[in-house]
Amino acid sequence: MGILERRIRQKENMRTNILSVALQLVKDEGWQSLSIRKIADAIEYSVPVIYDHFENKEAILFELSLDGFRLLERTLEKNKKKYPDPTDRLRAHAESYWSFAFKNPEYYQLMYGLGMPCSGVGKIKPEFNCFRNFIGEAIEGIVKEKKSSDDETCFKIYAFWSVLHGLISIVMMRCSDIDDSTMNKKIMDDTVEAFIKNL
Amino acid sequence: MGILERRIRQKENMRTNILSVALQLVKDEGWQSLSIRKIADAIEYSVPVIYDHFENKEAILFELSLDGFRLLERTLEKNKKKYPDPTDRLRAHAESYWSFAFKNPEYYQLMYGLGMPCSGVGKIKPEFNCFRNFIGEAIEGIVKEKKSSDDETCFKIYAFWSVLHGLISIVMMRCSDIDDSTMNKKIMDDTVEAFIKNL
DNA sequence: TACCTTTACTAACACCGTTAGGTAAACTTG
DNA sequence: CAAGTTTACCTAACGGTGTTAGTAAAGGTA
Repeated sequence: MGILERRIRQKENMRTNILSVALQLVKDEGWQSLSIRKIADAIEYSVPVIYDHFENKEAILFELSLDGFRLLERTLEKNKKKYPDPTDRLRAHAESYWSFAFKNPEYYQLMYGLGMPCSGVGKIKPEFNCFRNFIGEAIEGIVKEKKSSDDETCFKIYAFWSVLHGLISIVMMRCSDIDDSTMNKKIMDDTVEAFIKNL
Repeated sequence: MGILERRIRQKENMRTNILSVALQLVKDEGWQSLSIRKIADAIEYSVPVIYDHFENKEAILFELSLDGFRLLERTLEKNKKKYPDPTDRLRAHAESYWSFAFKNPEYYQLMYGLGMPCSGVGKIKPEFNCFRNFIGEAIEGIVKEKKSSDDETCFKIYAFWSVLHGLISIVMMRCSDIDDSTMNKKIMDDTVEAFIKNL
């Protein structure tokens, strides 16, 4: 009785097809111009078919942002295995975060609400805290012999995350408005080093 | 011959009326739901009238974002006069930046492209660099006896700006996704102090 | 008064997200 | 195999968006 399974598989295929087509459209034309009708066109089905697989456009964006978080998590996981020294690990996490953002700007923008509404605000807690947890683990590893208070560690984690996210956001959204060509990855590397030195 | 002047005055009034009505609509309902038709409704004129005063919707958003930058600049200017000590001044700038963001979230979101496309990218250099220049002046005042290189000073400026912008962005966009109630102004205050100590 | 410029309007175009309703094919059951 | 049911898919519409062409009226000028 493989009939039901084939149907489920077909339904699954349609779903992933919609998502991959949507992502491609976004990569080509940006979030602004993504529309249900364009997705329908690209998958060569009529518009209402999409609503058989997703509740609405927001649900598609939400699913794509989850993909983004998962993709980021995979690289951070690799760092965790590759770098036993917490300082090296923290450097690697920062590097991965930065390069994830600029290799996948569509994902980063969707995940952090740059240039478009965040999707799934409030429903996405574990994924959203993923990066914070990875750098938190590394920072705790670095400062553990310094007997810092939990509060101190906590704000160091947020400070680290924030400086990365802030740099990325400014460069990504307003790069052409900054009259300073040194606003690039070197700024981040230097900032990360200064941060580590003062942990 | 006050006729021409009255007309210019009336045209000016209409323009500012459109802008203030648009800002009010945004404060009430958010950027997402702002539309030309709602503006037309609120000023009690038909839609095309708006296009006599602004090229398109983007131009209205651009003008509003300029208002935002000007409002921020005024508070920073006050700090410059009030605090002769550069360290106090830097603290005050950070405080002003944070409180500007959360007292005027609509402006901040528009200025930095949070949750909606930035308007006027590339046309807004001087205004956009305003905050960087204010904190740059203060930081240079603090580190001047330490004979830091220009590069070092420059990346400290961006690091300071980034950590503020990053914190604000995360709290503003994803506050409900952070499972940590300590993510608040105290984090910023502590981070600012740590930053100043290590300048 | 005749003319011209400005002001404002209605109505349309081409999109958008979303959904109601219908048809024809595919499958299930007797 | 025939009848009934479920599924897949479509067309067409609703109400919304930004934008603009064309037009009528009002105001000022000669």
